[in-house]
Amino acid sequence: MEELLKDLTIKINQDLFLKDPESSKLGRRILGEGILLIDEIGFEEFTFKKLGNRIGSNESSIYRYFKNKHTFLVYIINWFWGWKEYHLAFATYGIQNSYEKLLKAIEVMAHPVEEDIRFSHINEVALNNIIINEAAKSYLTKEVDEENENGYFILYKRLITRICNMVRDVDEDYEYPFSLASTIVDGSLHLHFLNEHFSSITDTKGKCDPSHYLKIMVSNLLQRTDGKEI
Amino acid sequence: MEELLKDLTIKINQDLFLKDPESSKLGRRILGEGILLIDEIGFEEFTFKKLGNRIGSNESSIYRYFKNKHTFLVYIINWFWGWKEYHLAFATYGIQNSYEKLLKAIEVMAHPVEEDIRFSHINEVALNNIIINEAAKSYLTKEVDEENENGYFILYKRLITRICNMVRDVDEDYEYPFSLASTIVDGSLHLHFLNEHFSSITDTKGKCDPSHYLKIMVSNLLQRTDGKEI
DNA sequence: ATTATTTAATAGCAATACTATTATTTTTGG
DNA sequence: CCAAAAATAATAGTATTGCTATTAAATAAT
Repeated sequence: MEELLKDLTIKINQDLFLKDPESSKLGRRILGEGILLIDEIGFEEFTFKKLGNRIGSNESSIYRYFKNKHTFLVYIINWFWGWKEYHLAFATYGIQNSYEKLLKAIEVMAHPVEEDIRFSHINEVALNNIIINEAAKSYLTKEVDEENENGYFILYKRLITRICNMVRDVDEDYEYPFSLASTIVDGSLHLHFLNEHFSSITDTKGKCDPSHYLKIMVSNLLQRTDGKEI
Repeated sequence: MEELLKDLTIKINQDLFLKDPESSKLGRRILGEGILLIDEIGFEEFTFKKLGNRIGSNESSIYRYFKNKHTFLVYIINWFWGWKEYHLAFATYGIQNSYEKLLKAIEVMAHPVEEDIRFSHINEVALNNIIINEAAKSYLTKEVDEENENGYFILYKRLITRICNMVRDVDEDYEYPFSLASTIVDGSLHLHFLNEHFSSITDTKGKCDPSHYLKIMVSNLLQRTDGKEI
C-alpha cells in the first residue's frame, strides 16, 4: 500500500488550466509558491506579477498556465478537496461499521490539517489556511452558475456527496443527509475561522477542533439502522 | 406597540461612515440604490462611479459618506444584522417557554426574508441576497482582526450571542451553545446559497427553508432543563 | 442676504489585470 | 550534433479601478 501512495497526483478539471502545472518544474513552482504567497498576503493582494517576482520568473509565463488569478484559486481549491477525498478514502478504508466510518470521516474533515509528505511541492497547511480564509470567494461570484456547469466545483461536490452517503449508510431514514454533510464540511471551516478571528463567539478557547461538536451532533441526530445502540 | 415601531433606525457603528447616510436624502438614496446595485451586478463589479450614475449624482459625493466600497458593504451588513436582531426580539417577545423561544428564533433566522415596510428606503429582500452572496467577503480579509477591534462586526456577534444565550436557557449543560448558534445563523445562509447554486447537493428540492433541519437538530441535541419532554 | 454646508464636476494618479509582441532559452527528434 | 519546435522571459501597452484633490454650483441656516 505504501508504495501505491507515492507520487500521487490529484486529477483536476482540464478547464481550470491552459497548461497543466503538474507537467513542468515551473508549473509546480507556480502552484507551490502561489499557495504560500496567497497564504501570506491574501487573495486580494496576490497578483501574478508578485508571484513571478517571487519565483524568479515572469508574469506572462504564469499566464501560460492559468487564465487568471481566479481560476488559479479555483484550481488549488479543487486540489485541496481532491486531496481531502483521498484522505477520507484511506482513513475510512476497512472500517466495516458505518457509524464508526462516519465518525472517522468527521475527524478527517474537522481536525487541523498536517503536512503530507507525498506531495512535496504543496504545503497543505498553507493551503488549508487558504481554504478557511479564501475559499468562499471562489464561488461567491456572479459567474458561479456558469462555472459550476463547467465543473469548477466538482471535487467539492463529490466530497459532500461521499459524506452524504456515509450519513445515509448510518440512517437511511434521516431527512437531511446533504445538509448534515455540508454542516460537517463547511461548518468545520467556518468554526476554524471564528476560532482564529472571532474567538469571543466560540466555545473552544485555544486550539480549534470542531470534531467533538460534530460527533455529538451526529450521534444525537441519527438512528442507527443496524440496530446497535449509539 | 405598532406606533413604537415606526421610523425605527438601526444604530450603526460611527467608524463605518464619514457622514451618516441616514441623515440626508442623498445618503438614504446611496443606501437604498447601493443595495439594489450590489444585488444586481455583484460586489466585484460594483463601484461608486456606477452608483453615482444610477442615482444621478457623483462618485465623489458618495465618498463623502463612505471611505470606500468595503466599508459600505460592512455598513449594510451591520444594518442587516441589526434589523434581524429587532425581528428576533419582537418575534420572541412574550414567549415564556425557552424551548419555544429558540424554535421561533430559528424560524426568524432561517425563513426566507420578506420586505419590511418600516424601512422604506431599504429593500430587505435584496439585502438578504447580498448577505447570502457577499457577506463572507466582509470578513475574509487580511484586515479582519483590526476591523474587528474597531467594532466592524459587532452587530453580527451580538446576534450570535443572543441566540447562544437562548440555547443556554434551554440546556445550560450543553457544551457548544456558540457553535450551535453559528450553525443556525451561518449554516442557514450557506444552505440558502447551496440551494440556489449547488442544488445537486441539497436535500430540499425547490424552495429553501432550513428551519426544519435546524429545529430537528436542536430538539435532538438539547436536554430541556425545565424537565419537559421535547 | 450672507455665510456655511452640501453636492457636483472635472481632472488626475498609481495599481491591477490583463494582452500582444518579440526575444531568448530549453527540449527533443532525426 | 544540429535544426525545429516548444517553453519561457522581457518589454510594452491598455482599459479599468479605486481612489484624491480642486473648484464650482446649489441648497440650507442664521
